[in-house]
Amino acid sequence: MGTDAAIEWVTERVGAPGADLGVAIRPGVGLGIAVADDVLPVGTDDPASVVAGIEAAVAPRWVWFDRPSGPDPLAAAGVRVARCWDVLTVHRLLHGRWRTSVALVWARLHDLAPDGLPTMGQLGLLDDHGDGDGDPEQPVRPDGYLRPEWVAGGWSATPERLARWAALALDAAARQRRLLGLRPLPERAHSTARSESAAELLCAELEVDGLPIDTVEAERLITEAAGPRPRDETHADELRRARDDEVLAILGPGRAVDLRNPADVKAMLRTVGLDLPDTRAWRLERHQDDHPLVAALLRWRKAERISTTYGWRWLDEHVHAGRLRGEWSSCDGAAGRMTASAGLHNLPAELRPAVAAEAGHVLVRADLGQIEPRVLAAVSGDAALIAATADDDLYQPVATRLGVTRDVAKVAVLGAMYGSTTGRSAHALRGLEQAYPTAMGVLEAAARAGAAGEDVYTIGGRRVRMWVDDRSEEIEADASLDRARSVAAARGRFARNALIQGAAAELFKVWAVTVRARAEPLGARIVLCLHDELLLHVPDERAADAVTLVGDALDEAAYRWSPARDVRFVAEVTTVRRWSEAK
DNA sequence: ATCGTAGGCGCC
DNA sequence: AAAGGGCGCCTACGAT
Repeated sequence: MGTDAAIEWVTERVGAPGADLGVAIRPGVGLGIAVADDVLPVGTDDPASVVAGIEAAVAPRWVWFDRPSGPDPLAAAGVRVARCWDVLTVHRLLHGRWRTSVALVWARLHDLAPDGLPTMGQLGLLDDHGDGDGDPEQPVRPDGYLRPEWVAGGWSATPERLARWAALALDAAARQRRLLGLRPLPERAHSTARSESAAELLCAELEVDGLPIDTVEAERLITEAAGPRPRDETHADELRRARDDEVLAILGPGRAVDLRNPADVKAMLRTVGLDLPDTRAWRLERHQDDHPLVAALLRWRKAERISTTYGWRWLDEHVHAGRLRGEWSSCDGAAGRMTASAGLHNLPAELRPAVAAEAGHVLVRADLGQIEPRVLAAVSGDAALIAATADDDLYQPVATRLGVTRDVAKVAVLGAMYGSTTGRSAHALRGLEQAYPTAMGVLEAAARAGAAGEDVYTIGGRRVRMWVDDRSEEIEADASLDRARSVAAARGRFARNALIQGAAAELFKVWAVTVRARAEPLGARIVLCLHDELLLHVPDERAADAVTLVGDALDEAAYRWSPARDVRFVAEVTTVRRWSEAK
């Protein structure tokens, strides 16, 4: 079966763009395609080109179980499909938590007990071979579970298996659609499933493309912060000791303190008259003037952070040919924010000048302004807070309404969303409850549910699980009422925040995937997603177009996502050569 | 030896 | 201003 024949086969069966098309891909083997009750195995060395052809012809919604680990074959081949349905991603939306598997998802969709999941057995010899298991060429066992040998990789052994696997993904997606229509999920959960799936496409591309890095500048900055590149292990030890000695010298000779051991550091601080509950930086900062040791320790920590986490090893491991690459996930296991490894989400400010556009390109940086309070206005529908979003600076009208300064208003609003209970914001919180009862009521209700151990749902329908694990049950059963209260309070804060953080993540992803789609014709690529910030790598001559596009995409995303029509979202968009130039 | 946890800190 | 929610990643340490 050649590429053209496969395209024709699909075109005959797929009518409208966006219609479901099951697919399973294995480079070197081929791909399997599934439409309703029909499957097509395609043996080919180059499955990506078949996908590209079908995409151009009918633009289906590609349905698959998950994204393979490692470089995504489509993204690596430069095939940018528009739509997909990622079964594992939708599962995470429906059930919360991150850890899952194709076998588990299948079992749950078929009402099979998760703890009855069959295992491969050692070397696959013990299980999965008896006659009771049925035909080994069929992916589903007579008892309804997926065949472990298939789950472990057998699904991609032949084009025929790929085709059967694609049919299963199609079936799983149909079952998920039914679940998405059930209470307590909102109607918009269907569209959340689609945007969250599209975010997986973006993640695959972010992994393959990487973030452009000026390696020379990166080396200069690392040298500045952590010293020269060590020649060998011995040299590295010397440099380490030299760093330590700058702090230890202040203590005087003969004092052996392990600066990497917090208990040791605590004891060291006690000898100079500082008895602190812990040695965290924000606590130490208050005592900078009490003893020169404190300032030296803080300086040491900063240098140590760069050299251990973002130093030479980090550079060698994650930056290749001018690109920083890490693994991307479209959602975490909590409220659903994107995650990234390799320092992509926590690169220290000092190193950000190294993030630079390549020759002939610029970076377009777009930052959502005050996203969380605006999202709170949207999800609660609080008319007064919605009115405040009309202002470029939302905190200003809030401050006026409460009769407090802008700073106090900001702390109070953030405190309400994070569950802060003490300090100056506590008083202003009363004012917020008076002025914005609907918004505060929504947060309060979430906190109560969370404290009681009940799951909550984001506006987009993501289930946020409250962790009621063995340990917290143990603590609750414990006689210590204080501990039980503090666990409940922590759950309350988590739920309160997850409602906002999760909703903001949903809006952000709708924005990001909209930009992804619209930016393609410009030759522009998203190279970084950072919770409320997008970084695009854009050919020089399309910079102005990209700036316009990003703003328009936010309006489009807000329209599609926002449950309240009048909430205003704003983005600051700048064109720069280096990431650090913005702001 | 290998694993999970805690303290710590980078970013949002 | 206070020290809250999330993540990844480092080290040391205690359990297995």
